[in-house]
Amino acid sequence: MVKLLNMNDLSKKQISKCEHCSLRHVCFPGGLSDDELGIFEGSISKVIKIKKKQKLFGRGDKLHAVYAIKAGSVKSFLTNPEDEQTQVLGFHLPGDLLGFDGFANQLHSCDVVAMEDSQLCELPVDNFEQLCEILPGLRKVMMQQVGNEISRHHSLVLTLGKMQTEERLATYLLRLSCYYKSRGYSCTEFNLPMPRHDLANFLGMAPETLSRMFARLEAAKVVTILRRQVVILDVQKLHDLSHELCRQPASD
Amino acid sequence: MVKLLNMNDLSKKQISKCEHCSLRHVCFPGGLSDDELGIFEGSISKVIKIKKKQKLFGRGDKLHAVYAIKAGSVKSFLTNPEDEQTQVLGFHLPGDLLGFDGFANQLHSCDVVAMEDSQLCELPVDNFEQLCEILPGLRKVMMQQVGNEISRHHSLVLTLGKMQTEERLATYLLRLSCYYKSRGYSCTEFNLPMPRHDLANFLGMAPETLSRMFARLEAAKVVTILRRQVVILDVQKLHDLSHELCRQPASD
DNA sequence: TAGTTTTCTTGATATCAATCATCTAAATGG
DNA sequence: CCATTTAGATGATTGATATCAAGAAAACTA
Repeated sequence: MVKLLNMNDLSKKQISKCEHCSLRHVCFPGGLSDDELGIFEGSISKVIKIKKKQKLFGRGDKLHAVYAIKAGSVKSFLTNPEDEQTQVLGFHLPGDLLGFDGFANQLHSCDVVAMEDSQLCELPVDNFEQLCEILPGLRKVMMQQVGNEISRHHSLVLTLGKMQTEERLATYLLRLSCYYKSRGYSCTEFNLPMPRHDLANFLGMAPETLSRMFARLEAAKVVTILRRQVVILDVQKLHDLSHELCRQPASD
Repeated sequence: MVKLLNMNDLSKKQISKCEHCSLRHVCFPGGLSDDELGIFEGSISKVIKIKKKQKLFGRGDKLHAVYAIKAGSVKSFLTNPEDEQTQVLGFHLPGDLLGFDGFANQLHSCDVVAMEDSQLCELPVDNFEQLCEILPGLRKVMMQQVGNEISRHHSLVLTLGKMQTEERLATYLLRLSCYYKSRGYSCTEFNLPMPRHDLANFLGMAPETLSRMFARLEAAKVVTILRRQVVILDVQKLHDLSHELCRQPASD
């Protein structure tokens, strides 16, 4: 069973240079030239570590940095103070960028907490704005970030607005599969980074319903699932169940 | 009954200077200094007009410009070629910016068509990128655009993922109300810019259900609705029905 | 290790919204 | 102007998913 890179897998000595980071091609540096990267690196203030369940930032906090996930996993969510209800907005894995939600008015609009012990690269916004002025590549990355954010948005609207529960789950499993493939891991065997409760919340269904949908996918021999361990048995069937637009079936 | 600004309300002669545009504070120019605005204006290639039901751009089209809506209204949507099903992604009104969906890979990822005869300011992307290099204010606007896009995203996830149909409608009516208020129109009497079919699609429900929810809101004396004409009778009640986070009740 | 808590699964029932069907009113086109 | 089409409303029924309830397995904890 393939496991996600986590803190314990990293060597003890701090690796902060982007050029040695395995995620450099999916993170900010991916869009930068070598010269630009040199300047960029100097502005990452530090690699920070947060423990499981620890908060990275909360709704209303002043925006002071953007983050790139180096190892581990975090979730973002909204909480309604009135009724304690929460809505999970997304799960974020190594290579993902965080903190742009604060760009509208300099205040974060959601909470972010670690789902496991994690490491993040912190880039103070002041540095960031200066860097955008001098690094054309970084501006390009930001533009792409805008575009990707909108595409994800579209995808999610489709998922929540049109799809039935089974389709939503199938779609999400394929999305995770694609993520792992893009990071060099197996796209047919992987672990869910989140508990059922959070995944059900994110997918807009009751945990009981999620459980039933997993059972249904198993009965149809599409996947096997044991706790958080997922094995995709039939990618094509999974793709048929998910009617998402514009996503090619994953292959190992 | 207050009506939205539409093509016929505009004087016949072309008004292309941003400084004379009533939307300058909500559009790109809002974040620019006077000097910057001068440079910016020179790069808007033209004001284009599109007829009702005419397409502005389609999924897969090469990104060649971003747009600001000057008058009228448009909708964006995804269409599944397999089953002809569509998902409305959003409705866009004067002051809104369009076209950022193509920033990820230089191809538009959705279709945009006019819901009525409309006018848009077109800003070619080549110019745009150059402008971002020399205008700090434009970069700031872009950052805010990123932030706003994410906030809207969060709001929609909440709407589609957690809310019941009545809540969704109440939430959308409040959002429209806020929009009209921000543009200087009445926030208690306005027209829906879209037919029931499209609104139901956007809100993730059947048109029949939308109809019933309108009827329910009328029965509760929260609004009156005749065709597309909406009058909000009780903002507080509407706000109570909508459990959306962080949106204060509109007041006239 | 045993006890406790948490997470997950499964079954029975209730509820909300989709669908199907019909009808009315408004817009459109000759 | 009337004929036709389109948009919207309303009722009856079905179906999908939430909720309620209980139990099993795993993960903590003392």
